[in-house]
Amino acid sequence: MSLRYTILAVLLDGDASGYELAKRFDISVANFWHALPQQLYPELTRLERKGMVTSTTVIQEGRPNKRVYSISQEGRQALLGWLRQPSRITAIKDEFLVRVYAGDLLDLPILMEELRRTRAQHEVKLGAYERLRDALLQGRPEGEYLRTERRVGPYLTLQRGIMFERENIAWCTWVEHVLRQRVERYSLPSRDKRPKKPSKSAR
Amino acid sequence: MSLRYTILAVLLDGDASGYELAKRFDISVANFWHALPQQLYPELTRLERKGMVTSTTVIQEGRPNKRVYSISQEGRQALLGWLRQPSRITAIKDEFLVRVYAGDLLDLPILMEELRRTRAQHEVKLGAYERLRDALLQGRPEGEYLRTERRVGPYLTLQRGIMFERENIAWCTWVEHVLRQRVERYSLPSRDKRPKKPSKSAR
DNA sequence: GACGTCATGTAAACAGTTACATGATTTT
DNA sequence: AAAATCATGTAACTGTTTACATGACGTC
Repeated sequence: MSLRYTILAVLLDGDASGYELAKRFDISVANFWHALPQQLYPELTRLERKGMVTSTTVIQEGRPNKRVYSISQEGRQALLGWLRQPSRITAIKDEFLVRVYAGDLLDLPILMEELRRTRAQHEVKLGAYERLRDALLQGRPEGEYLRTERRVGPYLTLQRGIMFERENIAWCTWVEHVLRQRVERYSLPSRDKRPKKPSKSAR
Repeated sequence: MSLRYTILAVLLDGDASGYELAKRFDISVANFWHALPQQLYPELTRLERKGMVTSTTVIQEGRPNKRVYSISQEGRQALLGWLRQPSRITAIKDEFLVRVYAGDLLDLPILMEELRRTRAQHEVKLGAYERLRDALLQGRPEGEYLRTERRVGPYLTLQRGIMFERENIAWCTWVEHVLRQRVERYSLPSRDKRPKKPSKSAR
């Protein structure tokens, strides 16, 4: 059900066609919601049948015509009604963590390589989110932005995404470190009976 | 498809009936995977048909008999094959963030109350994970545990869950703070007529 | 000539949630 | 007496992903 209201929420930022909405999903809410274009088209049709959005066909030259949707007053009311309801708590759902959980079975080089790959992907995402944040702030300091801007929802949620990606990177780095130390133990079997200094707990 | 392999991964920790597996899901992997008992039963049947697990019926007195599953050699091989494949990157998917995104529409007291409720739920989860970590460590310092323990996957992934819950709590606290400051601005309306710097231009 | 963008969809497969169904035993 | 635990499932519904389908225009 949330897809419906996420669409309405994204339409708050301005009218859009299905195609444009799909792209806007990838910037504004990519960070905590994801939807494929194939999901959006039928959902927009349903929303229009229910009167929550209205559409007009925009005739274009040199490219296909498009159907542009606006949130209606009923749509705003429906969104508000949904906003007032309590949310169910989130949890991570992550294949990669399943792999690390059982990873002691796995050849270490493969796991290490996957850690590097995963970390690199999160670094790319972090970079994208940080550029987005800079675009929102437009050089203003955060404190001022948060005090004066009319809508702060997009910034607040973007910040959650930034935190999440930073934590992913930090965790991958930590796990790489832990595993590297464990390999050293095995590949240099003798020569280290020395009790190492407490070693940092990376947090 | 990942549910299948998550089940196999959890069976690495020891044999279990469907019912026991469901409970074990809520402690060992709750942190990055979730499944209802109704999903487990048919999946276990499928896994047995494919030879990845074997089962024996355990007759009990004073309570219903149960069907206890073990991971088979084929199951281990299948799991290993899956482990070697690259993972797709995770993303948060969170209804509550959708609500905060559009939250500028919402009555502030409702949003604030939801923030408190959400934070409290994450605090409960964090507490549970931290107790679990203590149970794994059994008083040993982390560094020692990570150097000497045979399987570290469960600890490493648990740590990711702890980080996630801490970040959720920190984020809720921050948003509460930001919003409280914004209300103060509105509820003390006069006393600031000073023309602010140019402020926002076009997006 | 190949690839990417613009634009909208349908169909099938897969995954997850909610509701229904049963029934004995144990704990509060 | 009510609620929770033990134990296993089926059925219906909802949501998500993958594959298929079309076709013009612009860029490398």
